[in-house]
Amino acid sequence: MPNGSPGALATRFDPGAVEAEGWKRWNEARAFESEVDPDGSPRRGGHPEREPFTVVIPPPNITGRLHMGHALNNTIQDVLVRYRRMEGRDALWVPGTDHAGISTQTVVRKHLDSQGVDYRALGRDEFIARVWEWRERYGGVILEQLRKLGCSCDFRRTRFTMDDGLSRAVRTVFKALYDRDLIYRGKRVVNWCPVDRTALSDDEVETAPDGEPGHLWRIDYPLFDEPGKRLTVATTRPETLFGDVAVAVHPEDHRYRAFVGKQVLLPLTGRAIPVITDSAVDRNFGSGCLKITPAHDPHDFEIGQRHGLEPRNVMHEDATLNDAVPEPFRGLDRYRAREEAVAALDAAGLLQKVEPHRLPLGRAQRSGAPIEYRLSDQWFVRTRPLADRALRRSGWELGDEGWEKKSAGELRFHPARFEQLYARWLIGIRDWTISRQIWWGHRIPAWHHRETGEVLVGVNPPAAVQREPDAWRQDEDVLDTWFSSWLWPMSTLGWPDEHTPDLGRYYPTSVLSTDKGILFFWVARMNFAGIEMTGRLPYRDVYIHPTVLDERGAVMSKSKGNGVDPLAVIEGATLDELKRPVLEARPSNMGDLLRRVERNFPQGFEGVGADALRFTLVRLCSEGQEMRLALSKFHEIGRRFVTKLWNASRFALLAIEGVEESAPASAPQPEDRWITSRVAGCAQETRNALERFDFAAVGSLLYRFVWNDFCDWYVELAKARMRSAPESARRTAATLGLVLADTLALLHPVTPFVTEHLFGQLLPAMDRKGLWSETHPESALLARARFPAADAPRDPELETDFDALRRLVSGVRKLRADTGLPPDLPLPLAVKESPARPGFGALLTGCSGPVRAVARLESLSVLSKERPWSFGAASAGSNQVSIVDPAFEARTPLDGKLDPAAASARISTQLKRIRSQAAAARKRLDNRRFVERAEPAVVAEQRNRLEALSDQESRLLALAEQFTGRFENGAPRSSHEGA
RNA sequence: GGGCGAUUAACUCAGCGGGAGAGUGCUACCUUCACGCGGUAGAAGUCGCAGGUUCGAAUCCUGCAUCGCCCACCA
Repeated sequence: MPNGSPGALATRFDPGAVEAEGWKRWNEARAFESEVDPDGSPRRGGHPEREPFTVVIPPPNITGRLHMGHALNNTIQDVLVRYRRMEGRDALWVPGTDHAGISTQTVVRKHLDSQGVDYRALGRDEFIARVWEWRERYGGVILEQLRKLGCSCDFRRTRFTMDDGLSRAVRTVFKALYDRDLIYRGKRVVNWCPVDRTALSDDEVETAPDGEPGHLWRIDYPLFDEPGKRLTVATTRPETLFGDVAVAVHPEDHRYRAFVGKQVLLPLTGRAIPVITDSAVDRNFGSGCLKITPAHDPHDFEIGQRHGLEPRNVMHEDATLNDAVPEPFRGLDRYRAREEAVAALDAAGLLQKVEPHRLPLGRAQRSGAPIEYRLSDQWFVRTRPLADRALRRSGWELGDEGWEKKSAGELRFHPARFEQLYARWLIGIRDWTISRQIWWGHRIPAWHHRETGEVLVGVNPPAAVQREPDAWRQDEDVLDTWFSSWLWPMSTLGWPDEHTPDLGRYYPTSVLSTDKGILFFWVARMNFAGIEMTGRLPYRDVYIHPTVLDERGAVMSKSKGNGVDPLAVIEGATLDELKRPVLEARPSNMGDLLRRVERNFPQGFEGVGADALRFTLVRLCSEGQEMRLALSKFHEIGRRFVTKLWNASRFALLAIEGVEESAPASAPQPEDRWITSRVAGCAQETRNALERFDFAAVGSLLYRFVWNDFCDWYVELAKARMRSAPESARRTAATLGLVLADTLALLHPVTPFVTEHLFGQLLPAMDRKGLWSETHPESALLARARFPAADAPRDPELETDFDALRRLVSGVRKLRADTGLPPDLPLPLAVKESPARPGFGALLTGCSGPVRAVARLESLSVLSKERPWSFGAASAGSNQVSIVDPAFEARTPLDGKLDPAAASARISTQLKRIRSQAAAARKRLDNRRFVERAEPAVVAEQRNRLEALSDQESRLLALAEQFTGRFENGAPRSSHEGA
C-alpha cells in the first residue's frame, strides 16, 4: 500500500488490480460453487438446506466475441445471481457455449479458405475434426471475457451443446418426438440458402421492411391450339419459368373463361401446360394470370398440390440451373439465367412489358444471400400441439373467438407486455424445419434402408442397423442449432438421465434473462421442450432486457461498425483500437464515425473497469425497449460513481484508523440514527426494485444513497465530529464503518470487484478498533455475505426532520448567495421550530456542532417560540434576514454586513413564489366540486398546504416590515399580487 | 398491411391521475484536511399535436404526426 499505514486505501482506484485480486479471492474460496455438488454431496461447509436459485446462461456462440448486448445481459444475470446468493439462496449460474452450426461452419470454412484449404475436399469427417480443433483453440474466449465482466458462474458446470451428454439429449428428444408423431419427414418447399447450401427455418430469413427493388416482367404464353391468342403472366422471377407446370386464373375471372381447361405453350421450352383455376389467384395483380412453379415457390407448391401437378425442380443446390432446362441455360446462375431468359423472350416477341417493382425479398440471416425456395426432403417439428400446450400454460384458452387470455398462467414476462408478443407468435406458428444440409452439428439419428427406403429412428443405431450395417445409411443432415439450445435448461443439468442430483435440485430454473430477438428462436422453443419432455416450464420468470443502441439511436452491430466494445470500456483502448471496428465494417457513414471518435477521444479511451461498466449498464437499464449508449456514458455515470465510492471509503477508513482504541463510544447521535435509518430504507427499496426487475431503479437508489445521503450529508457532518471528543469520534467512525459495510453489500451485486476490495479493507480495520456493534459479519468475503435485511428498523419522523435540517443548511447557503455575502462568512443564526414540526428544535440542538460546521455559522441558537429573537453573542439588531420554511424559521441579524436592497429583493422573490403556490391551492379549495368530489385526504392535504403557505406568507410580511421605506401597504412594490 | 414501443430542460432519461424531476452540459463562485473524476448556488420545460373523460391530465381514452422495433408478404 502506497500510503504507509496498513489499512490505508490507495489514493487512486486501480480497477485492473482490484479485479485480479477479486478473482483470486473468489477462486480460492470457490465462492460461486453451488451448495450441492453435481454428484449430490453438500459443498464443504455449505448450506444444502438453502432453497435453490438457478439461472442458465444464454449460451454464446463459440465463435462469439463479447459485445455490449452480452455485457448487459450477463451483468443483469450476475446482479440477480449475486443478490440471491447473498439473500440466502443456493445460487447456481450454469455457463456454457453453443456450437452454432451454420455460423461456426462458415467461420471455420473461411479460416480454411485463408490457408488455401477447400473444406469440401477435406471431406466430412476431416472437416469436423478441424472444427473441433478450432473450437479447442478459440471456443473458450467468450467465457474468459465473461470472467472479466465479473460473472459469478459455477464454472465447474460449463457445458457445450455438442458435449456427449447434451448430444444424447438431442437424440433422445428426436426419438421421443418422432415416436409421438411430433417430428416428421416430408417433401416441402423450404427456404434455401444457396451460399451455405442448406435449408433454413422461417425464423432465419429476413426481409427488408419496404422490400427491395426489382422488376415485374409480363410474358406472353401462346395458346397451344391457337398460337395467335396469348395469356400474359406477370412475374418477378422469369428464370423460374422453366419449372412452370400450369398457368392459374381466378375461377370467377370472366376475362379468361375461354382459356380454362386449354393448354398454353411454355415459352422457350415447347412444353404444353394446362390453364387451371384457383381462388388463391389475385385478379387485380398484374394480368390476373399466375404462372405456377411448385418447386420454387411455397404458394405455387400448395396450388400445385391441390391440382395434382408434379413439381419440376430446375435448380441445383447453389441456385444454378440444372439439366431440366433447355441446353443454353444449363449451369447458369439464377440471376444470369434471368437476363438470358428475358433476352430470349424479347427476341421471341413474347416480352410484353417490364416495369420496376419492389418485392419482398427474403435473405438468409447468416449469409445475406437472397433465399431460394427449394423443394426437398426435410425434417420438421409439428409445432401446433406444442404451441397449444405452451399457450395453455400461460393461461390462454381456445374459444369461439380464438385464443384468449383467461388466467394468470405459470410464466411471468418482465416487462409483462412481451407475453402478448409471445402468445401471438404461438397462435400463428408454422412447422419448424429442423434439418440442415451442413456438416457441423448434431447428425440426425435416423437411418434409411438403402433399398426399401424404410426409416428407423433411435437414440443409438437401432438393432436392425447394427445387424446389417451395409444395408442402411444414416441421414446425412444435421439438426438446426436451436434443436439443441431448446433443451439447454434441462440438458445442462443432466437430462435425459432422469434422476441426476442437479436435475432434481436445480430444475426448473428460476429466471431466464435474454434479448427479445430470440424470444421465438429460443425462449418459446425451450418452453415447448420443457413441457413436452419434463411436464414443466423450464423457468418461472423471463426477463427481456432492452436493446442496446448507439448514441444516435441505431442498433449496435458489427456490420455498422457502431458497437461499443465492452472490453475497451473495461481495459481502455487507443485511438487506433477505437477506430478498428469502424474500419473493418466500412459502413457508408464511415468518415463521420471516424471523425466523431477522433473528436471525442483523441487520446484514446481510458479504461474504467468492469464495475463502472456494470454500474452504467444497470443505471440505464429501464423498462423501455431501448438503451442508448455512448462511450462517454461510462465515464459520466459508472466511473464517476465508483470513484466517489472509493473516496468516501477512503475517508471512512482514515476515520476508523484515527480513533483511539481505548475510548468508549458515545451514544448514537441523531445523525447516526438518521443515516442508519436511511441505509435501512435504501436496502428495502433496493430489494423491492430487484424483485421487480427494475434495474434502473436499483442503480438510481444506490447512486442517490451513496452520493446524496452518505457523502453529501453524513460524511460532511462526520468531519466536524471526528475533530471533537474521542468518544464522539469513535461513535462517528463506528457509524461510518457500519453504514459503509451495508452500502458495500447493497452495491456488491452491481459492482462486485470494488466492493469486495473495499470490504476486504474495512473488515480488518473495524476489527482492529473493535467497532462492530452487536453483530460481526459472518463472512470475510462479501460475495458470500448476507444482503442487508429488509426489515431493519427505520425512523420516518427523524428522516422528515432531517430533511428540514438539510433545507436549513441549504437555506443559509442560498441566503449568502442571494445577498452577495462571501460564502465563508460566519453568520450568527437563531432558529425556531414551527408548531407543525415539534421535535425539529431538539434534532437541531442534538447536532448543532456539525451543523454549525457545514453551514459555517458563527453561532446557532435554538429558541423556543416565546423567546425574543437573539443571536448568541451577537447583538439582536433591528434588521434581520430570515429563512421561512414550513418546519422552522431562521434569522440572522443584518449588522450592516448585508445590503438591505438585496435582502428586500430576496423577500420579494420568496413572497412571489409562495403567493403563487397559495393562489393555486386556494383556487382548488374555492372550487365547490373539488371539495365535494375529491378524496377527503387530498382535500385535507390542500388545506394544510394552504395553511402552511399562509403562515409563511404572514411571516415574510412581518419580516418585510423592517424595510417599510421600501414597501407600500406591506407588499413589495415590485411584486404582483397572487399568480 | 397488422402489432408493440417511444415522443418530458440543450443531451440521455425517470415520473404514469392531485405541488414539473435526476444525471450530463451550461452560468457564477469555492485550492473546506475522502474526492476538482470534487463542492455550493443558479438559469433552463405551452411534458409531440388535436379532441375527450375527470373537481383535477405529463399521467387515462380516441385520433393524428414523427421515430424505432417485430410479424406478415400479391406472383
